Amino acid sequence: MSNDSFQARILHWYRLNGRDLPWRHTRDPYAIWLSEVILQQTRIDQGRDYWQRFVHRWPRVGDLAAASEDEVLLMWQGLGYYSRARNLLAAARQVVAMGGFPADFKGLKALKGVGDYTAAAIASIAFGRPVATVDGNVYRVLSRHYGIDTPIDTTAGRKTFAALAQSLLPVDQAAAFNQAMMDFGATCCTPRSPRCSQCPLEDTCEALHSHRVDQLPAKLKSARVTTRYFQYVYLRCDGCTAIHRREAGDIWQGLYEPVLYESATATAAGELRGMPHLDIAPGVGPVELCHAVKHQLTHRTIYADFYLLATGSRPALPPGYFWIEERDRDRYAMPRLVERLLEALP
DNA sequence: AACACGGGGTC
DNA sequence: GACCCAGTGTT
Repeated sequence: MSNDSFQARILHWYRLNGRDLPWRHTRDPYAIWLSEVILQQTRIDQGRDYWQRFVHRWPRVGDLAAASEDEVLLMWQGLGYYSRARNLLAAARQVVAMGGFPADFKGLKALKGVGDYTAAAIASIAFGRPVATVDGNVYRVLSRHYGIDTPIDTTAGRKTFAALAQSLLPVDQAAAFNQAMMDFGATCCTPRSPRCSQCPLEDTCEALHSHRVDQLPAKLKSARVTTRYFQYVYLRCDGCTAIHRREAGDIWQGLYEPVLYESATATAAGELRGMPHLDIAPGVGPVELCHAVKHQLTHRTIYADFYLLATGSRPALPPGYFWIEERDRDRYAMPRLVERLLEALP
């Protein structure tokens, strides 16, 4: 049995194995906040370049606050969970209105898109406040090391692990400890195939001793996947095409896409529904099926058919749609699915 | 408490 | 195919 405390061993491990990440070279709360929001439910490898582009394009919070929502969404394109981008802009404007970043947990949590985790991360890393972060890594490390099988997706679980993390936090090394826990969970105490044989906490790990490593952390419910059927019609008329901005209350709010028809059931390839709404004159041109894809999201499967309709004159558009030059398509943030479909365009 | 919200990596 | 990722907001 080691004589060193859990905290001492985690911190020691971190000094030797901590990751060198670009946002760790600054104490600027703006840069740190940006990294934390980008990394919500997002792997570092996926988010790193986005962070670089954001700080380069908008070096200070005031620069971001002056941007438009379309600009921010365009920069966010491809990252997913687009409410983060909209809340990011709203929070930047909150910060400017307040005259700077709040320096404590409570003030930070009042910012749009900043919840318990992100508020604790910024408070500790940028301001040295003694607040423990609890993310997916922390749940995993603590549930295993202390052999706690309370499901993490329950109120009781969240409360238990938050209290435990807080009780372990060395108040004068909050930033290092929080980041150590996350790095340790991400690279040693991994979800599958953890590196237990090289683990500095092996001798005190409850889960290892009771052979429950692969059962922890416990979770109650698995996400259920539902299916949707999309049919996109890409209009082409004299170098222009028609798109619209997706509204609130559904996936991809604020992003743009071509004319969309959705069906509740599967459609046979080439069986385009919804054309009557487009009010196309007979014989204006052949509708060509360009592409059909299955787009898999975490809790959604989308089957999408992509049609090209070239016309000599502009048909009337459904409400909300407008014409743009085809060459200006990349000025509009679009879902990955749509980007993929557009690549199949002749 | 339950659900919605993306996209990509890994085994 | 299942699970997970530096989670948050709404109902």
